[in-house]
Amino acid sequence: MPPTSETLTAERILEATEEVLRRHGPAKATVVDVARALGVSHGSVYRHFRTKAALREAVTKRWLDRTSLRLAGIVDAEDRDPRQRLRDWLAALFAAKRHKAGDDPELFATYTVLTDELGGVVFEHIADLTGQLTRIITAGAGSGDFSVPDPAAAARAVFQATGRFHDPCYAREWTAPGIDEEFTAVVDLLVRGLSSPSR
Amino acid sequence: MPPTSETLTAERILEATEEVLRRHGPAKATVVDVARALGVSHGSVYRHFRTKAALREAVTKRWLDRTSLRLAGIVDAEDRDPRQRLRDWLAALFAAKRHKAGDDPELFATYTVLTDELGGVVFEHIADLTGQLTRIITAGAGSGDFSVPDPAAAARAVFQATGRFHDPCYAREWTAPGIDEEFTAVVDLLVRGLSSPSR
DNA sequence: CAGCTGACAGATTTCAATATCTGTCATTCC
DNA sequence: GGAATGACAGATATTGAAATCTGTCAGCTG
Repeated sequence: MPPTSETLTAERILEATEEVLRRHGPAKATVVDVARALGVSHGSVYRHFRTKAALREAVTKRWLDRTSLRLAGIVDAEDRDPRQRLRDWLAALFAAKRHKAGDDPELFATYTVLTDELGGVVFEHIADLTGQLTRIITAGAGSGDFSVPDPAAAARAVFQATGRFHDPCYAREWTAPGIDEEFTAVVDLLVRGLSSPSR
Repeated sequence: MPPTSETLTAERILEATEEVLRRHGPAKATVVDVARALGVSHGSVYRHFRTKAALREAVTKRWLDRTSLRLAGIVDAEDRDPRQRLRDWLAALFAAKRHKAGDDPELFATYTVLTDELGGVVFEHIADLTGQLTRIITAGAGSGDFSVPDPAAAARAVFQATGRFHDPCYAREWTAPGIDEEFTAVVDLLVRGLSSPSR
């Protein structure tokens, strides 16, 4: 909180921004506040981020990327069979989102507001995640575990069909009793669909 | 719009309420406005609906029930095979929601606001719809088209997995290009999952 | 001279005064 | 006497004046 007299970097600004967001919510996350938290004038922040929107975008991207990175590990665990890898990946996605929503609901709500201001960043994040899914499904198609003509299309379908377990608009239902059974039921159905041998 | 001097009934109040909502949106839908539209004093409205919330609830229920009713026809079309009936039903649900959202976006937005104020009414509506789905899936299980141990659980899974195509929180994506292909991909996957013979 | 500052114009947000609404009920009307 | 009214108290929403914020830039500072 004291104006650490290191040089002002984009990274330090992003850290301060996240801290301000955590404390005050999305409405109060003004550029002036961020500058105040860093002990600099707001003009300096504009040297690193052209607009307030760019700053919000960068901090949101950082937040989303942390999730992508966690999941990337599962994609490459090539010792497990693709069916199990798919289940693991989806379960990890659900767990990650649920944690973010549960541990710091304020910050999660904040980012939920930010994400639906910022179409582009979210679009890329989803493309990233469905890309990971595509790799798992392609592996399964190669090994004969899955029978799908178009792994990328299948990946999008799986991602969309599990939206209830990762889309922020359902966050308030993630603590409902029975949600884990619902998750398992949906995933089972999808895995069976992907595995089904007949065309 | 003149104060039709018929007696004041709950039904007439609901009609007027929907009209006011359509014209002014959810914020401006005051009891006073509804009364004004009917040419009566607002005290009279309170004779039929104990609170403003009860009025909003009743008008919302009416709106949701119109959708349920349309779909009920498909459930009982027992001449078609269950797989096709399931596809038809899901397509009809998507079409119905998409129409409501597209034809009168104002009114749809209004009801979207109302529905997430009113948990209970929506819960019942969803129970009604998954009930219809359960009947189709049960029929399919009986005929051997579907292999599911618990049709009701499968119905909930199918309903949740298709949320992207009926949940209002996705309404803005219903006009995106490629949405029909996405719908077909998800439904195909689910139908294959339900049909899969292995355990 | 590269990085920072702070004053500024125009846009946005806050806040308190004002107006409107909700829900009740004693009274009026047919 | 059953249905409707309209005045009322407390809660909620609207409004516009004042405060704050965004984004720029000429000038300071090291």
